[in-house]
Amino acid sequence: MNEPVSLSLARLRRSCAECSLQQLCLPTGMNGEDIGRLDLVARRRRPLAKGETLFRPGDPLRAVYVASEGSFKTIVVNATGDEHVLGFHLQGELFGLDAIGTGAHRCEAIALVDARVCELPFDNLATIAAKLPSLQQQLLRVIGQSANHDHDHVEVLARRQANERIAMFVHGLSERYRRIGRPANDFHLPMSRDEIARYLGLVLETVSRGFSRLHEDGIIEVHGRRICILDESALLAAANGGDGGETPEPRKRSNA
Amino acid sequence: MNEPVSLSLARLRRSCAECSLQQLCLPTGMNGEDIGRLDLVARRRRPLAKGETLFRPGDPLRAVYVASEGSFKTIVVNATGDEHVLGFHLQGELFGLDAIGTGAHRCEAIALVDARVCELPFDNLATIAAKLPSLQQQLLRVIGQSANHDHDHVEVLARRQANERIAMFVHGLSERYRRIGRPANDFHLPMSRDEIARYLGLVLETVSRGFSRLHEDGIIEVHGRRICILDESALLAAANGGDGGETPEPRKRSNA
DNA sequence: CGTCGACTTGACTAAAATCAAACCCGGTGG
DNA sequence: CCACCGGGTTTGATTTTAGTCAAGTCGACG
Repeated sequence: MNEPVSLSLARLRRSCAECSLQQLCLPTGMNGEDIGRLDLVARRRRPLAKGETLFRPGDPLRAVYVASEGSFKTIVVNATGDEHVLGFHLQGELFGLDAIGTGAHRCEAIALVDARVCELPFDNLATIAAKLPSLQQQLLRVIGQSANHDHDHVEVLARRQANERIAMFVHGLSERYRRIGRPANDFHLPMSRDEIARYLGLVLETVSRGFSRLHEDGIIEVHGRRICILDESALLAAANGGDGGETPEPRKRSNA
Repeated sequence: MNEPVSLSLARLRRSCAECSLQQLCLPTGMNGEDIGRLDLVARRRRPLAKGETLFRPGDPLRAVYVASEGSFKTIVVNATGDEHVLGFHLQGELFGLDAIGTGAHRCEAIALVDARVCELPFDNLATIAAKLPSLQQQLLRVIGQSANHDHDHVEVLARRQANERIAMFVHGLSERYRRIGRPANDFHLPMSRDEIARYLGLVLETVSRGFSRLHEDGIIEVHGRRICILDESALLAAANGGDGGETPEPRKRSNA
């Protein structure tokens, strides 16, 4: 608590670099004093085994999380026991914001592989954000970005064909791997076909056929969960309806 | 500026009551001083004609809005000119939060009928929220609720059959009308079949058939955009797959 | 080497989109 | 007053898409 700010700062920078949460931990224009205060946000790492649950619906909002190692899925299970995947969270990505509205989580977060999270206790975060405009700004930005993701997800589910959804999914993952400094054209999927299907609103057979189709078309190489992207622009084209058949006269804006 | 707090307070209470934004303007436990500060959030009303645009993609985040009269839709138009409806915003409901992530709006907001909005300039809001924990709390809560709506929307689009989506939509609207003190079992839809379809990820014919089906089953009365709910519990049942055919063995949770 | 789970592939079916035609209703103008 | 638009809506017939059911195949691991 009484350590000099410089020390905290150095420690924070190191651990945040590992943790990849540049968005929140190392906001631009944050000065030493501010970072010193950020130190008050207790941070500890917790390991989880593959399949282990980090939080479940109804759990009170204690913290938001960053996948510091490994990856996670967030799911909702409806009354009929049917599971839907809301999102996948790769290394360095923030999740757990869903509880902000009600104070309790609405979905369940599960480790896809052996993993590790960095916790940011939310009450500390909120308290400090109140004193620290730049952090408040960052917090709102991060929340907003997560909402943007949801909007994109909605748009995909509402309008895109199965093969487009799959191409978009692969392309999107590729971009995210690039962002965290991993090979963007050769990676391993941390999730099953079934989980991809439940994320894209399809069934697993359709996802499998989609991958096969992309393979046949020479766009990607598939060996189980190992994906190599051979033709990035063709992938992007496929994601926008550019497969085999010609664009079938898109539905125009309503004029109600 | 130098008016006694009590006056501001009275004025605010009156205008907020009209505006129905209880969530943000009249948060529980806000004292007189706090409300006095809230007064600094400039608020003015703006009328819009049916079909008029309030903000469009790329517009900088200036304010968040409450539909103080009439209703709105928010849409995104993709590269092919295809329109998707992200949400409908009835009287008293807050919208425009989509710009928080990037500082610029990503969607377009259009008045469905002649309408009026209450603007809450965002920088003021953020500044004051920083000084006023209870408002910060409310702001986060409202944002979170909007994210929750998106999650629900995603789940509907991913998993529900056309008829279920339509029943859920009608039921959801009914609840929202109840909340704002309007008849919940007899109301007028402010949007066209086409707009409903674009919200639910269907085509207008499918929506029309869905309404007809609910009518045939004696669950609702339909005359164009006028809807009467005859059997609320049957509507809820239809929204959960309880129509004609028996539940076809729901897809269980993945065990990957 | 055999087993199990994840994945792929094929044949068939159900659901919703598409195409196309009528219908209803409020508004306009003869 | 009534005929005639025209948009939004309903309804029908047909096609397309993805889901379902059912075998297989592949690969990891004991």
